[in-house]
Amino acid sequence: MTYHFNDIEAKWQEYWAKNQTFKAENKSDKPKYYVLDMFPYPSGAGLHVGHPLGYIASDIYARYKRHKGFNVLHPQGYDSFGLPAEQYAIQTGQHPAVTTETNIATYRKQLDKIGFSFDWSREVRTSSPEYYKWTQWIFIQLFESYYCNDANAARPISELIEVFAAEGNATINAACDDDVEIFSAEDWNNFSSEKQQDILLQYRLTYLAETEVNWCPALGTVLANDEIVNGVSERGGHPVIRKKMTQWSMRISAYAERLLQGLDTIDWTDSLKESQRNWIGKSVGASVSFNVIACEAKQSHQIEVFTTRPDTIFGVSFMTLAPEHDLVQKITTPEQKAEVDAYIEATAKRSERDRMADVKTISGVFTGAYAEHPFTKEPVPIWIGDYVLASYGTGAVMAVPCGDQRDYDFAKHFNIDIPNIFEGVDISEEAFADKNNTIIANSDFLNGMNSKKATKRAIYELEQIGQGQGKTNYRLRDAVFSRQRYWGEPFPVYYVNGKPQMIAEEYLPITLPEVEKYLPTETGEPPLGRADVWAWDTKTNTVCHSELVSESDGVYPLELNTMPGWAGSSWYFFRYMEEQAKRGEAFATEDALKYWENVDLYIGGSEHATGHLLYARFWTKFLKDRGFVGVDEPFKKLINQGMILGTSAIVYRVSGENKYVSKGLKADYDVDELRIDVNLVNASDEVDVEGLKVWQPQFEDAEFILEEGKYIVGREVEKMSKRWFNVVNPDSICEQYGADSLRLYEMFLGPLEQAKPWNTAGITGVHGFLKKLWKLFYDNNTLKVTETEPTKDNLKTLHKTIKKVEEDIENFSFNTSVSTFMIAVNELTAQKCTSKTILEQLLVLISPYAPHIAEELWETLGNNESIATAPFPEFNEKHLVESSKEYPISFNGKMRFKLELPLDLSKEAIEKAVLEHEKTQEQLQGRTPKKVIVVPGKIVNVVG
RNA sequence: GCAGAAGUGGUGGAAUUGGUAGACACGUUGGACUUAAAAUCCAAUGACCAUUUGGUCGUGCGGGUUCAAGUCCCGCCUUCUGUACCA
Repeated sequence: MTYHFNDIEAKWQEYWAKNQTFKAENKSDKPKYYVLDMFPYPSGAGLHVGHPLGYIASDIYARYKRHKGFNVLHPQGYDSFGLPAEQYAIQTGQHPAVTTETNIATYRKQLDKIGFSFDWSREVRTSSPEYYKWTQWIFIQLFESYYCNDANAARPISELIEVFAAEGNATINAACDDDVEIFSAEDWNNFSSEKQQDILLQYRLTYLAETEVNWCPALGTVLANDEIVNGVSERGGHPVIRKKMTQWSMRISAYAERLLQGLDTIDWTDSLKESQRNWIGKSVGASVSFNVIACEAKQSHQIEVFTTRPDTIFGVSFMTLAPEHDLVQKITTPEQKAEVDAYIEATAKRSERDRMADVKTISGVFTGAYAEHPFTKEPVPIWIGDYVLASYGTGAVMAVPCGDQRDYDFAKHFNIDIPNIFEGVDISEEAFADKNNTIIANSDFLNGMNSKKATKRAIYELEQIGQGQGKTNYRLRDAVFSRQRYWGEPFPVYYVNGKPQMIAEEYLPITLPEVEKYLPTETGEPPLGRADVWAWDTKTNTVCHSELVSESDGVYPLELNTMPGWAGSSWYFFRYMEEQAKRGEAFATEDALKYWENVDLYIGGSEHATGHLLYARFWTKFLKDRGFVGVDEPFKKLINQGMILGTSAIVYRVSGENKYVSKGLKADYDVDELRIDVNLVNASDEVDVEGLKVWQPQFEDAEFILEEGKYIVGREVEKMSKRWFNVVNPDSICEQYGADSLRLYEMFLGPLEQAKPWNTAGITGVHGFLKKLWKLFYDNNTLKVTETEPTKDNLKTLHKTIKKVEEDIENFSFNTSVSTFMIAVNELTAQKCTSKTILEQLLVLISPYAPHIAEELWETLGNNESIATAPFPEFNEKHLVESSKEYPISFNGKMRFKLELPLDLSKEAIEKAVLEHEKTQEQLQGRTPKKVIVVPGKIVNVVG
């Protein structure tokens, strides 16, 4: 029997599918363990060898946990709404559902070939109506909730309405918009229904609001920041402007503090937690209001600012507003109006990213207005400048040039005063921002204090005069939840008099309507504006023809936006907990949620640090608040896998000629570098020239200048991508070497978290290992395993391996266990081990990594049940006990020779044995050692 | 600028608490088997010198602690990743 991996792998993949070997049970006596991979988007390009890296790691862990006696949930599914399918639909007219279906089929086929132990009975797809019904349901729950700061949790909006009706909103401590007006119970009860709805919208956890977005008029859509380059759209180069649009938003900012605190309770990498902390961006300081000095007939205004340095308030010499600030129009003097308007127009043309990237250019305009310093009552000039961002804090700053470099630069540029309020500090060259070594001066009641004390006192004094208070600010902004796209979840929302209404739960899901084109309408509405059947009939509670919209008939327009990509991925991990049969009842039943709790191990890329991973935590906390789930955090432990990079192959074309020179000869020519398909190059960097000639027409008639009869390519490590022709496909690897080889090799490449280049050449090493493993069992065609008693050496090798592999898996150090297996097989081969006891246990150790070969040989040994749940071998220390040790003997720290000594020897006896040894005398050459360090069981070091 | 991670042979990488640096592979070289190739097996393989036994240098760079440093401390350099006028 030879190792026919293709047959073996196909056989076991079929067996697992047929016997549902990896189906998780929702009722079990075993402890539970939930292993999850980050949700894949099924792209048309399919998988390359980089994608399965994390899946292999999580699969090894899941299989290991089954051997350890756990009931393991290891599901997989598809984040199947998304842009690429829609872009493709726009170009070809094909329905995104069709291309998505095809892509999923390809994806599944590729995944199946690698032998993952997924429980496919629990698959989910975000784009299927039975799934997005519950995404819509969660959206409604968010709409029906507000965030109570006293309870520090989300509460039903009905509770808020009760309070409004009984005592107004003055006593309410809730997360809400900044501009909520104060009203009494009487006011509330007299408000019109529309007015009440508007007010509630200012408290709801998902709300409609005017938001600044990047609008591209030519494309008729909102663009994300990364779709804009140098102020124009990435596609087509059309101008982009900043525009206010009414959009659904998620009040994630209400959860800022809990999202921050929760990080301390979860086992994630420091870098990831740090990313989230930065993103949340907590800063503690004060809010201060400055009165604008009323000039002429103008009414009085106040400017609210946030500052982390209230201790420097006497250093204020001007104020700066963001150009978009509401007050700008109101306070600008007639003389300055033209200049201010021109400046605002110029900044509106630049995207926020552009403004942020360009830090060096200082620009701004004086508004002509002045504010009054709260303590000195001195006039403070008010400027506008684009270094102040409208989206952070209040969009206005009190500028303290002596203590902040940006304010300093601005003041220098426009010749504004820079008063010094720090004792003994020179500010002639730059601002002094060191908070910890500051003594405040020239500051009235703050003189002589350090920063901490002065901050406290300043806040106290501001409170006394009613012009400020201590405040904590977060950088985290509410998340825009509307997309002007077709291929996403429709909102379960219709509009009566422009006010959003939720569709009742029993009529969900609201399914995506058909459209004849996937583009925005001529009037700039999102693609759903093209749907003929897209209105809500409140009498029949059905979606009906859009032409029927009529208030008197109770037929209303439906929302035209769809939800963003992160909607479906923010709760999918809960859906997997529920078995297919019960998924109609709820997003997951209470029993299922109670049993599985949350994800024990989550593996995926770090690119989701501030997107998916933050939103999923937000929704989980919300669902917990409202009693729908029992856990506060979705992912207990998270590991980021590193990227697998491609090794591009480069050929050298002689400039201006159709002639290519081999790498070793390129120095003699003036050459251009061109990348060619890596699949045309062998392990020794030699090109298959004939293959190259048919690959692309430009090579067909080309002349190749060889070295020693070969064309050698150059190599470059870069991202695996179609445009570099360096993509390696897992299917071809499986065909050539088998899935077990692929799995082992991906792990063998290096530490999981680290980025590393792929080089197919090295796979022969692990493939050879599998063949050697096979040969431990088979001698040509005869099974050579016997019932013989294991030898001492056999047991030593086995138990050493058990110990190491178990430690490695627990530490996610999968690369080192592959080496350990190689060592074990090499040793057992050398020992001519045929003992069934030993080899059987070895198979269980290897089976998480190379499950197909393990199953096959396990069956060969007479087992009728799958190896998947065979107990993991028990490590026994006694097999590793040694009686002697080969001591390294060093002289002044350098190892010179080795000496075998019994382990029970005393320190003195070891020292004596070493010093008596002839080689020691040789080393010392007559000198007397000053000192001899003996570490029993480890090392001897002779000093002198 | 800030934050995080990492720098070890020709290559991927080991060295878990300071204790034999380079495990395990790839590649390369030589050999066995073969008409030949593939496959397989054996040997060598950090650099330099001597080539017999050995010696010197070596974990990004410069210092330090220690009997002993890839590992700990101080100061730099480089690369990657994230983030960026956050008041």
